[in-house]
Amino acid sequence: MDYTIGEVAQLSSVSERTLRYYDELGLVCPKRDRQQLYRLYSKEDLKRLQTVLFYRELDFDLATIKAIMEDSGFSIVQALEDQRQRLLAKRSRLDNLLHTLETTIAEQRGETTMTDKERFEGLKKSLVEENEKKFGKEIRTRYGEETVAKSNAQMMGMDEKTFNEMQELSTLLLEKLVEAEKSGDCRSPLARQVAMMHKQWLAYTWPSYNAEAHANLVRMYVDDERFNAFYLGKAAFLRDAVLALLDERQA
Amino acid sequence: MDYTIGEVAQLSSVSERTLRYYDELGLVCPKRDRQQLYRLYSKEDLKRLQTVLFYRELDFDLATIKAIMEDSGFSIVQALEDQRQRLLAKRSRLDNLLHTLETTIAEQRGETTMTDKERFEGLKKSLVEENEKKFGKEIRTRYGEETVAKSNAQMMGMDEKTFNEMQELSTLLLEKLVEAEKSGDCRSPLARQVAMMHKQWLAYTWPSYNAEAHANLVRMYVDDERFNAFYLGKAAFLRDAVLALLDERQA
DNA sequence: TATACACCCTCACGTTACGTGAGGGTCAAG
DNA sequence: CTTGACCCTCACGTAACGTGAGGGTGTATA
Repeated sequence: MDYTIGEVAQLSSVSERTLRYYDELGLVCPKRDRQQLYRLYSKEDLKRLQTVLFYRELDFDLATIKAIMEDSGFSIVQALEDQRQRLLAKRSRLDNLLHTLETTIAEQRGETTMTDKERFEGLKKSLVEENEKKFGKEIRTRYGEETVAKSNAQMMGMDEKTFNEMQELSTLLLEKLVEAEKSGDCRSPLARQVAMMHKQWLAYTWPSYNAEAHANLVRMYVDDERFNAFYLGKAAFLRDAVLALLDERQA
Repeated sequence: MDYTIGEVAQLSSVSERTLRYYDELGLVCPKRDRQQLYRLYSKEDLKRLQTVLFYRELDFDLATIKAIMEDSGFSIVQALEDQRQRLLAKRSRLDNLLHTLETTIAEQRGETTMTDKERFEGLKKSLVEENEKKFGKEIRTRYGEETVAKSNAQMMGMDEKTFNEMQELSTLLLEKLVEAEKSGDCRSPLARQVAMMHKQWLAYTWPSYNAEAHANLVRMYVDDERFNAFYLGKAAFLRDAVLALLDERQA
């Protein structure tokens, strides 16, 4: 039993305009009535729409949602589990935000004080959310959803201390990269150190290390201007340093 | 001790572009360094920014946030309490959404079944959110934040049964309105019935009834095309019917 | 003194995800 | 036949920024 677009809009509270837009984007594509060209949505279309809406609720952009759902390894069950973890994380963040708000109320009553930093606790996006926003779609097309989901799950479980360590390592890595690149020698001891630091950095988010994935990753950095920018325009040098390290490991 | 825009951006994780945009909009307006024209944010500016960010987190559009904070009755304490209620409601909705998602996972495992309607439970915006999105700014400029906040609090606490009754009354009211307007007599028994139904409808969301507010409300409907559209282009008739009822009450 | 760097300024084009008509077609009921 | 319900495509507009382009001030260093 199929539904017309108006019926689906009513059922789901998604506007007709939005449903047409999702059709146009290839997100949820109903078949068409032969005569009038009306869109006719099946049960499967409704399930697919639900998945889209869950991802939308989690602030994924539509291009990324599309990439996820087109991944060769995509399965509804896995998506649902992924979404569940994210919703739990979102709930956690909301609790944190409530805490900040309640502290602010107490501050107004003169019952406590807040630092300027504490004032914005919970109002920031998490690292995972920032990454998804910047790089989500491209990473998925290269590595597939399964790897990304596992990586994100690991990051979501990260405590503040580990997170800070990771940030510090990242900062130091960038400093060393700039320094090592000056020599132009991707096999120098400093360059080697940079490559090893990069590997260590990956350990924070990868479930397990894989040399081939590492090599592919640094190659991707060179191809994508945003990653190159993150590595201060020195993605090519980082690639060479990492590849040199990996060659050495295999020799 | 003042902060530069870069420092605030770092502290709050709000981009410099966003901070400049909020200055331009009149949301958070720092003083300027006399020489360089740098923006200098005070402690009070930070508090104000926090309030903006809480409202943003609650999906308020910036124009509405501005209207709220410019209201003559605005106070930070009240805003924080309002925001707290909303965050709790948002958390509730998130729980509801989690439940839907977990039911969907169980469905996938063949452990349960879902209706097409249930599939979208928790993914819809609440009545309050819809109202804020459509009418929030204008209502505030007319009635002040206090009245609106109380009305919204009442709606947020409304259970599904009451909500459905309210919807049914609304539907019936519109039908009767169309019918009564055909006679052109705003003092007919049917017109009177419509006016009383409208009053009853208001009782669902108003903490207490006030004839003057009712009169002002129906006058506003005529002035604002969106409300007029909601009342099927018959806002003027509704106004006259309500004013007739209120005259009769005072006679 | 000149240069480089850090940080800030304004201006303006572009993006995403729709909202809102304009103009038009099909089908069923009166 | 007319009207109303529902759907179609097309296209302009909106909100909230993101992303440079182009430029100025102050400080540290060679």
